[in-house]
Amino acid sequence: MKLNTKSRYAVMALADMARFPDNRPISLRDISLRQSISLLYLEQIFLKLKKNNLVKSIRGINGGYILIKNPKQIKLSEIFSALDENVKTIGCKKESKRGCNGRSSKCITHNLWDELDLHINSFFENKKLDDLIRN
Amino acid sequence: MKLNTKSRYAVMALADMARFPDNRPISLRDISLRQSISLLYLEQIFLKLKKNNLVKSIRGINGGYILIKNPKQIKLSEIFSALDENVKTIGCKKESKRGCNGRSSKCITHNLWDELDLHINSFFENKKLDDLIRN
DNA sequence: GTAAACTTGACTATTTTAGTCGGGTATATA
DNA sequence: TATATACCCGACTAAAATAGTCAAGTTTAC
Repeated sequence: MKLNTKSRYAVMALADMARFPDNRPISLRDISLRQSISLLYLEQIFLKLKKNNLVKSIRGINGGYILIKNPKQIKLSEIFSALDENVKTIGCKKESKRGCNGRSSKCITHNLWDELDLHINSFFENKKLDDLIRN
Repeated sequence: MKLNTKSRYAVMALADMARFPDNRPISLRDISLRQSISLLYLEQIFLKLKKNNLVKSIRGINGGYILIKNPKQIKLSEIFSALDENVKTIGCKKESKRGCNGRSSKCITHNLWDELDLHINSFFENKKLDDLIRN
């Protein structure tokens, strides 16, 4: 079980931004240098963050990205869903309306994974970006 | 984020066994048929479960596997560790004693992932095999 | 006008996953 | 004692996911 790097880097990059309360644009180049994340990869990540209204962009020289919301209000769950990270740990191999694993009924572990999902999602629902930067 | 099939099938197979309180050996063939899991794959899984003392085996005709402990005592965390499933969601890319990501200090998200680990592990520590079969 | 910085889709090497395969060994029962 | 059933075990592999890179832009401050 693990989260992919896109999600982890997204959190890392946004936390980096959150440390600067003035809302001047922050360039990906700076984030890249500070956090040791590939610039090209960050670009990919920020496109998604932008599409999902977590950041806005300023083009041109001295441009960069700005957090749209206050870090106190940004849930980690929002970040993950922006990156299509399925925080669903996984249900069953072939889950349909009828059942699991090609069967006609729910498998014996079905409820377990549902319960785990709730457990993990509530963690990410309650954790805000701001929580990461006060250490 | 997801658990691999080996772990999921292991839980499924052991839960299947736990439904039969008499301790007669249960063949992988039966589990395979009941749970729609490949027999060859189950063999791989059960070798690990055996090495880690979760089940014992009876060879020969009418043989099979028997749960060593009472399902009320078998934590899901034991099952995962038997399969070397790293329930560690992931720390940092390159984590060393000195820091993360090739840096000399811990990264900004380091504590977050540690905390998440604790959260998930406590879920699996508290969940017993027996909990799955009373629905 | 030009350099810094965002925009976008396509591409790719590597790793992981989810198994299969082949060739065993042990033992209950006929 | 033959044999079928079931466990044992390492090696292999196709397919998918991951973790990026690349190329070719566009926008705007200075």
